[in-house]
Amino acid sequence: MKTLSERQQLILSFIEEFIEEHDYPPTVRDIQRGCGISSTSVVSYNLDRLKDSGALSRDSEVSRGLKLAGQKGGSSGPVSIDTVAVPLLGTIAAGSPFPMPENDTWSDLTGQELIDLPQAIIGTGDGLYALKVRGESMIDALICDGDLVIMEQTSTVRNGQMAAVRIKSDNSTTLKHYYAEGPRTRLEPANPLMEAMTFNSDDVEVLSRVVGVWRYLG
Amino acid sequence: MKTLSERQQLILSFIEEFIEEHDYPPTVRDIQRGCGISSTSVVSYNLDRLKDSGALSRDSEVSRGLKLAGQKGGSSGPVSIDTVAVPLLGTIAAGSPFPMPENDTWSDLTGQELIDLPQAIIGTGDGLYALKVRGESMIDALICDGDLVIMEQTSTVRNGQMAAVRIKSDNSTTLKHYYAEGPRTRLEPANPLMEAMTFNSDDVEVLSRVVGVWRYLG
DNA sequence: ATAATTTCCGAACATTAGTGCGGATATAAT
DNA sequence: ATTATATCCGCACTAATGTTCGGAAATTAT
Repeated sequence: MKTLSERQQLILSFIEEFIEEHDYPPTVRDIQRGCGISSTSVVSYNLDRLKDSGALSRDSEVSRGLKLAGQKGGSSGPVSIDTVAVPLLGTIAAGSPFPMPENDTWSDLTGQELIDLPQAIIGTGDGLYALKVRGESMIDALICDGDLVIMEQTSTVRNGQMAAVRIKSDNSTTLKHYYAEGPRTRLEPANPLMEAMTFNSDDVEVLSRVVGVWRYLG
Repeated sequence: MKTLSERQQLILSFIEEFIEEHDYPPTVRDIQRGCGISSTSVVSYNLDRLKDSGALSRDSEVSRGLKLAGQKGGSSGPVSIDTVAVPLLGTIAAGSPFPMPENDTWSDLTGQELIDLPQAIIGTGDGLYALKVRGESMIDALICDGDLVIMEQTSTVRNGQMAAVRIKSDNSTTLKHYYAEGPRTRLEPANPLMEAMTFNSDDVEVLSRVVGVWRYLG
């Protein structure tokens, strides 16, 4: 592909900024003024070149009939993609009961705080919710104060996946890697330096699967 | 506020669909045809009413000078918001030299793998890049194999922030919370169970700031 | 019913805006 | 140098597009 001339790059970036500001594309003459070009025909000429190079598409004889190639919401550099919103249900702290989405909770999500996550890494977002971690009680799971844990409500996880599990006899809840091994179930901390523990499978209840952890240190 | 007439609602939804399809707003005559209205003046009239009601804004004497009020996002269900793309520069493993963005690297990001992150939690994304963690060498920083570390290239961090720091005398690089204390600099692991260490400030070089950590266990 | 207000109509009008064309300049290839 | 190619320039032309205006029709208020 041919490289874009300096003027063409200037035009391109001007179009981006213009759309950013007005929400509709510029006219040929807008571009002319904005880029200090002497003639509208030069703008038209370069728009055609940009079209040839695939940088934008152009509807003939249509005012402002421009569409940036990488468009779908906004500018170029920082790409804009779809994300899904996940409700932030609450916080987990040591000892506190593990928050779970309830039937009514799901239908009553209006006004809930929502966390946006990229669809590409999260999927559809069905059944997902988020919890904010309070305190250092989950260091063993390599999760610290302030982390955001993304969970999927499910009672079945595959071996090796991390899940929120409740030990019935203890009435405690932790995040561990889950390994069902027949009558016994092994729970393994994410930290490989820590030791695993095994329980009677009856004694272990899977509450949710851990889909991801987001730690923001901005 | 007055309720919108049937025709005004029709016009409004037509504008939405038109933008969805073309990425630029319709002309008065586009609306006229699309909504089966006999005169352009009627369209103009109702656009003014819609403007009065705040449903849209209108730039006078500008073709396609329309902007929907609720615009900046689009559809309903899964909310769509802006995200920024961050280049995935490489991996970090124990002992391996710490990957850093180089001058040429930044300009040559075409074709680089990009990670999308929500703008709301990341900011503009300027100077950000991502590294994939290999191995368990960063357990002390509560970071494990497979984690994605989001970094900002900077040589100055505030006390308490987490950074990639190089110990010159060791020629080693680690992720630690950074505390400059005059001639000495204290480096504190994220894991509060681990002990901090102090060095001569001359011996410590800040390479990048850790902005976030993303762990995906899908 | 009557008046007031809103909405609609059709047609003309005035800008706005995309396109075409001859020729001038620059840039690259031979 | 000389030819080819790509850009640029200014201007004119035409199509696209927003606006205006008198009056009709519909709706609402009194």
